[in-house]
Amino acid sequence: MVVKHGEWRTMPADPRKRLELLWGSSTPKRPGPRPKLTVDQIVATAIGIADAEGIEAVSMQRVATELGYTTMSLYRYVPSKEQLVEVMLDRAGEAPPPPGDDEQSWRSELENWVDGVWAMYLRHPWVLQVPITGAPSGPNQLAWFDAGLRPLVRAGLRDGDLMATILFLLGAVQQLAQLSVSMSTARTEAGVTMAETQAGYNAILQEFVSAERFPTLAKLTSAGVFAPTGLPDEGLDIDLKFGVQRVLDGIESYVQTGTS
Amino acid sequence: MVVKHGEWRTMPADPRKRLELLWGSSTPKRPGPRPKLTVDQIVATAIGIADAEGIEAVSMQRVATELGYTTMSLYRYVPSKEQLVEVMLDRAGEAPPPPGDDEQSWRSELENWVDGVWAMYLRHPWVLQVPITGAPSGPNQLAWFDAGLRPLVRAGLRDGDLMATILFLLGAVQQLAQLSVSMSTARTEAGVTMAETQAGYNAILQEFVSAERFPTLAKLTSAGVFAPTGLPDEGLDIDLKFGVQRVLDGIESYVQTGTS
DNA sequence: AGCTAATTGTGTATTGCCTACACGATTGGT
DNA sequence: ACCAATCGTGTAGGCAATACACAATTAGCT
Repeated sequence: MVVKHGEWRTMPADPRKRLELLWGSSTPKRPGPRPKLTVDQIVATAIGIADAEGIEAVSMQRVATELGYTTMSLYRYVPSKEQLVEVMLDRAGEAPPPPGDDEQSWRSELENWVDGVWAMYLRHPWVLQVPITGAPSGPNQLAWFDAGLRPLVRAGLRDGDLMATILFLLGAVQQLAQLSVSMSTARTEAGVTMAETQAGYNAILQEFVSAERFPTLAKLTSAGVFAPTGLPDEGLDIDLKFGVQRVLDGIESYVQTGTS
Repeated sequence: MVVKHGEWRTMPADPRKRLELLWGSSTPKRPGPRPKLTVDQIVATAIGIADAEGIEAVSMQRVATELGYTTMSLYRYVPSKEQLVEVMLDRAGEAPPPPGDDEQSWRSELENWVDGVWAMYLRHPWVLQVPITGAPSGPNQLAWFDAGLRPLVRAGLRDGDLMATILFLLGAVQQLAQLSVSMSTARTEAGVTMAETQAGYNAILQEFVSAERFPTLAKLTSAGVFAPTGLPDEGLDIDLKFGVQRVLDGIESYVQTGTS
């Protein structure tokens, strides 16, 4: 249906099939040899490779070889690499921790949720490198969503504001995690220490950030905000926590006053 | 220096070269034929393709053909595709609107900044699909940074909190824009209207979201939060505005009370 | 003016990737 | 026992990034 430059493109995947793949469907008995592989095996192997060597190391050949089969055999289970990745994304999200008791405040429950999401992205950094294809529809994705919505409901947010808030929070976490991971891997690949990286970045800023062109940034640079801190980690999680606290404060006052 | 599975990988790019490419450096007179192309031409062409057909349509061949040159000729100007994309990212960020007068409040200045970032991402959706490689170091990226920091300084935030806040906000904007764009393009590719997409998503949720597994989500679904609204646009920008307001409120109270 | 050496655009070739297609082997249902 | 669907595989096509060598070009020095 979709034509690009006169050439045929693969049809957009049948949404029904996509969901079957994501949620796993019971296949009725059919003739033919029994499958020796499973989608789960393939996905697990692919995730293993991605965890260890990054998403760019995941190719159909590589996954198949790792499993001891031919490249094409995978296509009996997965219609395309794109859809394999889609399933990988959901599976990598594991399951969020169980709801837990209602004893803790909604604030700390949400803080834990954020920490959980953050930790998950650090466990599977490649997840952040995969371009988003649409609204989340896998079971684990939805589970995380659900887990995040719960404390917000307890906080007293209205139905219409729930999605906005959770998407906003999730977005901030994802982007900060992505930045953190990318800086970390860039550092590792260059074989440089944290202090050196920061020093290098600081030097860049010193060189190019003139006070006329970037007044505020220049002030910060000379104030030493980007100077090497000596901390072992880059501490973007601290930045995240700060932002989350502001949001939580904002929600609290919003619920109390009811003002937009 | 970096070996993967016994094979050589390309050396991490010399940071000096990367910056020269990003900031543009004056080349001293050298022997040899005069270059007929410029980096700017190449980048502009590549951005044009990306704007029109998405980042996946940008290949060295494609860019070269568009310019009327051979594929390999581009490598005289750009060391690798990766670095070409890096420059594209910065150039696509254009320049943020000038600081403007100090008459408006820091809140509305920051709101405008958010709107500006949002609009930029909708103009160049492919920017969000490119995996981040490190901390921003291009001139336009830094300019946006600077523009966002200014109102925060006026708000009274401490130096150490400035970066955290702007990164947090930027992250949320980026991720929401990415989601918005991806839903929009997915819809276009499928040739479906907005209402149909939403109806489809609603149906998915109806089918798979059981109250036992996703209690909160199920409640929202049956409350009709995901039901087709009939709005022409998906309205994620409204969700964004809500989140931004909460953050601004949070910042305000933080500055006033000084509590963490 | 002539020589040298660097630089440009190009052609060729390598490697790796995704995936369409056809073929023989396998197996459930009738 | 047969039929037809399904499995794993081999082959092959198309595209992408990029290393390398070669001829043409040109600035600066003699």
